[in-house]
Formats: sequence, C-alpha cells, structure tokens
Amino acid sequence: MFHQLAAASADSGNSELPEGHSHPEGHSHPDRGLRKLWESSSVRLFKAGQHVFRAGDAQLDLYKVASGTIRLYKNLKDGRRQVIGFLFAGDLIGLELQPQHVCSAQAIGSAGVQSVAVAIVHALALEDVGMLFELYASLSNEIVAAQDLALTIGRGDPEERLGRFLVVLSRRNRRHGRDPAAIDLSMPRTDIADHLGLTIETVSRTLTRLVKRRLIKLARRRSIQILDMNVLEALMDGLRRTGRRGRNRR
Amino acid sequence: MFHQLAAASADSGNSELPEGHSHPEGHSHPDRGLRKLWESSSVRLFKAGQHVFRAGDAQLDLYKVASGTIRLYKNLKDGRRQVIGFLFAGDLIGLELQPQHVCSAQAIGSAGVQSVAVAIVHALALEDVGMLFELYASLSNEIVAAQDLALTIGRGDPEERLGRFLVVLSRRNRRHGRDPAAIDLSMPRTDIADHLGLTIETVSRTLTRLVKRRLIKLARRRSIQILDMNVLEALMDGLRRTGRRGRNRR
DNA sequence: TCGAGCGCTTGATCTGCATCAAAGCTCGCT
DNA sequence: AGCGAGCTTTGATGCAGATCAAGCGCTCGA
Repeated sequence: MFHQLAAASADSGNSELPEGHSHPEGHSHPDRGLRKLWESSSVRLFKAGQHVFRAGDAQLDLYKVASGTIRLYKNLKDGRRQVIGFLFAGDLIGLELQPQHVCSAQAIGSAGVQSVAVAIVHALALEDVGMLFELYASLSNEIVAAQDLALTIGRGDPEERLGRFLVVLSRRNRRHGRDPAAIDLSMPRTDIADHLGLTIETVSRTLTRLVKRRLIKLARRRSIQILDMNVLEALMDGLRRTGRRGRNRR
Repeated sequence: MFHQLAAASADSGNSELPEGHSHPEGHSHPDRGLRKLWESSSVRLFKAGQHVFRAGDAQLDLYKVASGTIRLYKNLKDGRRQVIGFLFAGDLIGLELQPQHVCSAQAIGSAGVQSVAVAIVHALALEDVGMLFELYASLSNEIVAAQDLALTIGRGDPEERLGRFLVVLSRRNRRHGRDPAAIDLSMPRTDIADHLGLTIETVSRTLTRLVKRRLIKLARRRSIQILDMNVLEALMDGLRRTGRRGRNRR
C-alpha cells in the first residue's frame, strides 16, 4: 500500500487524494530529515568479525552502512546460523520497530557504519510524515526480500538458490549503476551457505557446476562474472532442465 | 527502532524525546483513524480456495481478516509453492508498500475479509502520524516473522520446523487470551508442508513422531493438544536429543 | 445411514545433499 | 618473495527426507 502515485506505472484509478499531494512526502523535502542527520553523523569503523550489535541488545540506534559489507544473522542455540541478508554501502540497518534487536549485525572484512539514535529519528518522524514514509518504504522492501528468501530456501534446489542469489546481487549492481554482470562476492562461502540453507561444500560444487555450464566464470576468490544472465534468471525462476527430478516438483 | 518508550521494559536511557510524548501516536487517538474505517467497512465473504488477490495484481486495498484463515503464498513458475504465512481474524494484509502484490492471498475454508482503499489509508496517514506508526509497527512484526521463517526453513530438521510452527500458533493463542495448549490447525497438511519447506508425508510422519514422544496429541483432523510445551520450545530452539547428528550441526 | 472422495497416514525405495576427509589455492604477513 | 593459515575445491560415503505407492478414515452429501 501507499504506492507512490507519481511513480512510473500509469495504471491507477485511485487519484482521489484529498489535498492534491502528488507525493506521500507531505510537507517534507528530500534534503531535510534523515539526509541531514547522516551528513552530520561520523562513520565508525568496524574490523572484520566485529559486531555492530547482537541479537538481544536494546535497539537504540538506526544504522547506515558507509562502506564494506555487513551480515545480518540469527543463531540457533546449538550454533547453527541463518544469514538473513547482506548489507552494503547505503543500506539501512535496524528499521524494524522492536525493543531488542532480533538479529545480529557483524562486519565482514572492515566496514564503516553511521548511526543515529532512534529517539532522534523518532522525534523527527513525528514532525515529518514524509520521512516516516521513506522509512516505511525501506522496511517494505526488506520484507519483500525476506519473503523471497523464504521461497528461495524453502523451494529450490541448490542451483536455483545460487542462481537467485547471484541475480539479486546483479540487480543491485544495476540499480546502483554498476556492471550487472560483474558480481563482487564480498562474503566467504560460509556466509553464502548459511544464507541459502546449504553447506559450504554444496555451494562450492554448485558454483563449479554453473561454471561448467558456462553460466558464470569465477575470478580470483570473491569475484564472479555472469556469462548468461537469461539462463541464470530462468534457473532462478524454476525453469529447470527437462525431465529433471527435483525437490518437490509438480 | 521507534520502540514504544512507555512499554514494559524499563532498561532504556533514551527518554530524551523533544516534546514529552509518551507514545509515538502524536496527535492521534486509539479510536480514530483506521479503527473507524474498519467499523464502517463491510465484510466480503470468500469461499474455500477463492483468492483475495493474486501476486502481480495492483495493490489497491489494505485488507483485514474478519473470520476464517487466509494463506499468503508465492509460486515458482513450475508450480512449486511457498506459503509465506497464515492470517487469522484481526490480521492485516497488504501492509507492504509495493505497486503490485508480491504474494497471493487465498481463503482456506470460507473466510470474511474487510478492505479499505490504499488511497484512503494513505490520506489518513498524512494527517495522522500515529496511525502510520501503528502500521509501521505491524509491518515490523511481519518482517520479524518472515526472518524467523527463513531461519526455521533454512536451519532446522523437520522436527524443529514443526515444533516452531506449533509454538508460534500457541503463542498467538496466548496473546489472544485463548488456551495456548489447544492448537487449531485451520489449514490442511499440504499448506503446512509448503510453509515449512517439507513434503506432506514428512509433515505427517513428524507429527506422528511428536505424538509418540508425548509432546502433542492429535484430535480430530485439524486439532492438536500440546502436552509438553517446555520440550516443544526446547526442540524449537535447537536443543536436540543428545548425540543426534543433525542438519548442519556445529 | 451409507458411500464416495479427499485428506491423511504409513510403508518401501531412492537419491541428493550433508558429512567426512584431504588436497589445492589465495592472500596477508614477515 | 616466501610462507603459512584460512578459505575453497574436490572426492568418497552415508543417511534424512523426497518420491512412489497403498491403504485408512473422516466428512459430507444423497
């Protein structure tokens, strides 16, 4: 809901807004609110493996990744780990409205992170509906991502899971004006495995298989070239090689 | 973020709100805003299997379940299905801010659903920050649930997955003042399987195993009595029988 | 009340992925 | 540049859970 009415899609017949706002921003302006805060917030540096926060910590700040990569994860008591997602420069962390953090956030390699006290964001939001809308929109994107992850993990063989993972990273590249075919895996295989519900060995073997099928090319340790985006996207969407017996086919 | 400062936990040192609001509601009041809309919105009845909306449909309304159960799901092109969640009386559907629905919503059995045009909700939200906060909080709970689902599916053997599922339903019962031990499974096994990333056979066998372990008791077709909540919760959190070799143990 | 169908359970078998094991490669560090 | 630790790949093996296949029983309609 709250779809930006002024956005690209011209299919809506619901323009009956009371006061002719063309944006949900209300009385806000793109250069006010949060943007200002980030500009005046200094960047704290985290070393590889250092935690920004842990699950259970009180949620006191809203964070923004300035550089590097952050992994968001949850743990089972016996140590098994589910990586919920990876956050890169520009991404917000801690948008959810909970007393304590439900995930842990940890730097992969060294990373820079900015923060603003929740109390401040909160106060600003009360003054500025538009900012709250923006945060709402970001949170909305997160939930879509989380649901997609559930689909990926719940119903997909390893090839589909890796395919989806790579396509997601590729699309992010495109959104940011970078080469969609040049994937920079900024995380170790362990993280990919824990993200996709696989083992490190299966991740490795599956990547090798994709290489042999000429869909991707591995460069150095953490760099992948996508050679055939179309097939990769088809793979991701569950169009698998004919006759193949699969996990829960219909 | 935006944790209700007036809530139970007394651990915070961040009470520096600018104007002494004790609630994020701002100038709103619990009986205004959405509540009023729901009261004046009629209930549309859906028959078993009927769709409230499908993935890809324009997102024009915000929905609220009045009665019955709705399943939210995603499909792969080859028909495999991931049930994202189940919605019961009182739950909101369509909180996310996307031009089109990303999931399908379908009635399980017959169900009643109310709806309000997104444009209206939108307009109200611009006037009433408090309402937007409430919606934000609901969306926030959804994302926590979605991330938990990913953990459940990604790192849990069938027993843990069922355990978590039952505990989630049980806790919902408690929140609503109903008996936490009496689980009413309002959905068929197929849905549970597609929710937990299992097959219907595995769901069935696992339930049988839980019965034999005296953790639960099956009544009729869709009704479960929890006999040992403690063990069930331990199971859910990954404390498994000793020496057991598991999926990705550490 | 009886029958039919659908949903559920149970059994047998198969296989894909986890596990166990070990070697190879990278990259940081000296 | 050399070296070593940690990350990654590759290989062998086993088993949990998917698949295949009946059979059961609850529900609902006639």
